[in-house]
Amino acid sequence: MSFPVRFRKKMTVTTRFAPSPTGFLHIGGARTALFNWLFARHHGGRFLLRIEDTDRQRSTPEAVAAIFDGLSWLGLEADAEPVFQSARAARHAEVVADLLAQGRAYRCYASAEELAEMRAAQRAAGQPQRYDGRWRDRDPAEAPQGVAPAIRLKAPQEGETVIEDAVQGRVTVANSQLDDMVLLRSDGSPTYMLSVVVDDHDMAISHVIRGDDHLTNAFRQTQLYRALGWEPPVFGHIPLIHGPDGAKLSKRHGALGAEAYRDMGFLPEAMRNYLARLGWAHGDDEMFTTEQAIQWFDLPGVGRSPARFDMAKLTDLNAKYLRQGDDARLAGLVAERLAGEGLTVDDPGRALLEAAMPGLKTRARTLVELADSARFYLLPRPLALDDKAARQIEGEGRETLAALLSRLTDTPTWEREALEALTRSFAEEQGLKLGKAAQPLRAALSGSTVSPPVFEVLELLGRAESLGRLADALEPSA
RNA sequence: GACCCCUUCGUCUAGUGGCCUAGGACAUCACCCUUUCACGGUGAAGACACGGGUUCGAGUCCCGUAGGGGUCACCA
Repeated sequence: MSFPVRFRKKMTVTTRFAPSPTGFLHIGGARTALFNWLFARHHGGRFLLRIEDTDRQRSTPEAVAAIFDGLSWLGLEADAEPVFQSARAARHAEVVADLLAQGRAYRCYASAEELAEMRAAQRAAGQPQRYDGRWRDRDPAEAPQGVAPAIRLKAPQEGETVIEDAVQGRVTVANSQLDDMVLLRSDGSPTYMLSVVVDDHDMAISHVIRGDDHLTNAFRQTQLYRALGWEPPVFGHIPLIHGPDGAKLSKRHGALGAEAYRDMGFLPEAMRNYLARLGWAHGDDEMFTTEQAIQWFDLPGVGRSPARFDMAKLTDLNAKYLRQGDDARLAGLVAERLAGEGLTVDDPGRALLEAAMPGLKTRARTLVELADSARFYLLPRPLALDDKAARQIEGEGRETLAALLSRLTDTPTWEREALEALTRSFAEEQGLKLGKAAQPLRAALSGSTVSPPVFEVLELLGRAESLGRLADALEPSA
């Protein structure tokens, strides 16, 4: 399972995304996955997935499913079946047995209470809290009876550990700052520190790109790699994403699952573009295709400072993607949403949506807004008018509308330019500004004072439906 | 507290010693376009955290200060 260093170095770039399935795929994780995916694609390498489910208590199948869903929505497919870390416990233990045999690890019989006392004493003395190595050189013969030991790494105590981080640069820490970490718990289960190292090695991961909350872990992991005689991967610790207030992302602002963004009406390509620009830049380019991102993405372009998640910018980007989106696809997505709220869209309805899309998509920033603004096209008569719209059809507006209705009824051509010309000349002879005629029309047709251009609406709705809606609006009871 | 990292407009960022009287994007404001709302167009306001160095010259290099973040488990 392990490869000699000289061979591994020649192997292609391999990255991985390794979430622990304790919740949804949050936005920070999504960006980490994106960066790993882009990096692998850029270098013609492989992108793998590993589920770190060694915490049996907190890991759930639902979370695993949510993570897979989120990744596939974002289009970040892995190049191989995901690895489940929990299935590899035997291999992890085997590695530790070797370490033990070589004297690079040792058994520690200290109890949890004992360690807690030790830390309390250190804290009281104002000393840094770390394992004091009490079993490091102790004679195993002194081991207490009937106590299962944890296995700790015999880490170097002098010198320093250096990481040449592809994002952070060279980072150095004195070995005296690090203690002897636990590799195997007293129940024989592997710790995270051990598992990542063994799995990354066995999966031939060449580049570990992850949040910089793991930077300090990288020192310990490097020590483990050395003890094992393995070459560490290249690390790239990317800065975390913060909420709008500069604090760690919390549930209140951005730490929602990918599916929450989907529900809010964001397009996956907009999400990908936005996430890519968070902490990474290619000059002044703001909007780019995934192909361009793959071509341009590399670690030197990643910044070192944390970025804040900005809904407004995401929303704006999404609006731009909506505007250039394919009409048939958008019509489909809108139909899906409308169906979700009980408004079934038949084939003619779908065609109407698609035809109306150019006029609708420029007025929406999310699919939610798009669906909201499209709904009136499909609603059955009589339409309910909102308050502002109803006011357009009172008094003067009502008279104007009635007069206009008879003109419309008589017109031979039902086509937007002709309808506009008709309405313009009508307004002119009545001595009205065009808006005075257009607004009541819009209100009756759409039930609102805001809509795509009225003459476009008139044309798309068709003669019968339009005339019907106008008549409905003039009903005294309405 | 210890260790590590970070610091350019409100936000995301460009910037790798002279091209910077610091550029773009989002947000904000104004105007134009206009049948509503948008789109679009034009313009405005808005930043190199602070203090010392190094250098002919510093946003760019070094040191310090301040602020922010991360990590300090037999969690991952």
